[in-house]
Amino acid sequence: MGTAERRERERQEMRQRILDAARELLVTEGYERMTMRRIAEAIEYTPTAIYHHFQDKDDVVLTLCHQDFGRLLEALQQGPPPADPIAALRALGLAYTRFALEHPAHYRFMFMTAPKVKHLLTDGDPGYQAFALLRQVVGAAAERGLLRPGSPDTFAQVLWAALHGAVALLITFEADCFPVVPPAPDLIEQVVETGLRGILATPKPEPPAPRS
Amino acid sequence: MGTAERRERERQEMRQRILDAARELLVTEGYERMTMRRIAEAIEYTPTAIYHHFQDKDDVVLTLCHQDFGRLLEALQQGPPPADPIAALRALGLAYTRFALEHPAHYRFMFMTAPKVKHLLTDGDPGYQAFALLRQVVGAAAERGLLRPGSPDTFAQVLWAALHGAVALLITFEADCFPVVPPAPDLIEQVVETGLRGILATPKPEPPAPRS
DNA sequence: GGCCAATATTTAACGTCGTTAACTTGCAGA
DNA sequence: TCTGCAAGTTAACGACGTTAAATATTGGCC
Repeated sequence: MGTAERRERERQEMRQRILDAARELLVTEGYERMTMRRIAEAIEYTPTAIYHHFQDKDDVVLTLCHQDFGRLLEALQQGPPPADPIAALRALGLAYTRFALEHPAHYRFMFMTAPKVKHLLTDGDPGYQAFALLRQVVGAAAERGLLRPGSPDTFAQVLWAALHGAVALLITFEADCFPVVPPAPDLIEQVVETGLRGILATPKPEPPAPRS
Repeated sequence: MGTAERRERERQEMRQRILDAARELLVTEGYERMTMRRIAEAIEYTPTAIYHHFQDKDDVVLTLCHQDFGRLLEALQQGPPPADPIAALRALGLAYTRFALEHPAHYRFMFMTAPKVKHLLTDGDPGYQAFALLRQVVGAAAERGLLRPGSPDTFAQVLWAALHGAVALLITFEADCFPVVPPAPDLIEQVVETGLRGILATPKPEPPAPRS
């Protein structure tokens, strides 16, 4: 009776073996050199075997990214409830950029290459959920009158764009290829601070009108 | 006598014919589908002929990008001298993003793919010059005490990161692939304004100490 | 135990790509 | 006229993602 379950389990193990080999190659060599043939060689199978578990190469990479981004998202979501929304935004930005710089190939595939698959759109997508989280924290800050007038959705997108720009440049250009004036962590911090400063209400101590 | 010159001229014409065919393919089909074989077909030559004029595919694309970015840079540099540095920064940002969105494939190759060739580093590179221009205008703003304390070089890089992030996201994701809350031009404008706001001195009307 | 069907895996191949070596052709200079 | 270089072509290599067809493996059923 348990045979069907065992078969399914073995199938999942095979899937995971493929994903692990793919991750290793993706992380160490990048997307282009992560080859179906080399994945197969690593797990001692034939390239075509992979196609019985994944539709194509991008399906492999996308599954991988979802798995690994999912871990980031869990870490973000089970953080402390945002007592201070501004501090929460800062922490969110730093966690996001940190993950991106630690997983450049993942990040590149998810956010820097034209998506053949329309990810990001569905609610289950970790990228979508991460942005939803950002939007939510920005909304909380707005509700407390901490932000200048404007749409929280737009603010969230502006913040995301700034973070993305910084990590994208750092991922794309080697340190010796462009004069990154401050070292990477300082640049990131400056981007976060500048983005927040651009969003915050003017530091006048009297908030205009507490709503509701 | 003039034969050497004629040969050289014909050589340059051939080079330009290759570049034009390559540009057409790059713009309409993207980097991946811009193929040496298809370039050759377009100009009615054999693929190998191209290698007598360019080292490899990336040499073709890089030359193309330098040509076309060069035009942007000329436009930027011969703009009016920056009476108001802040207005100049705004104009610079809008021109940069406009060019990027009008030449997505160029932009992607120059700033979103790992450079096998170490461009950006040399002074002659248009990308480098564009950044130098940005840095210069930021420096002018700083000298007039318009900015909050901090390194102008860092500010320039923060601004660049924000602009880059916005256009990179817009280039990567189709409009229907992610909920871009404001339409693209408004998002760009918000990014520029937010970046400036994050850089400016607090809007108190009395500047602390006019220097010199 | 022995057949059947489904599932897992491999073999072989297709068409594409960037690139290179070796060959042919045409033409300027001595 | 001969020589030599440069432009261009032919043919091929090795790699890639992917597919169709053949083969091995395995569990369910009589």
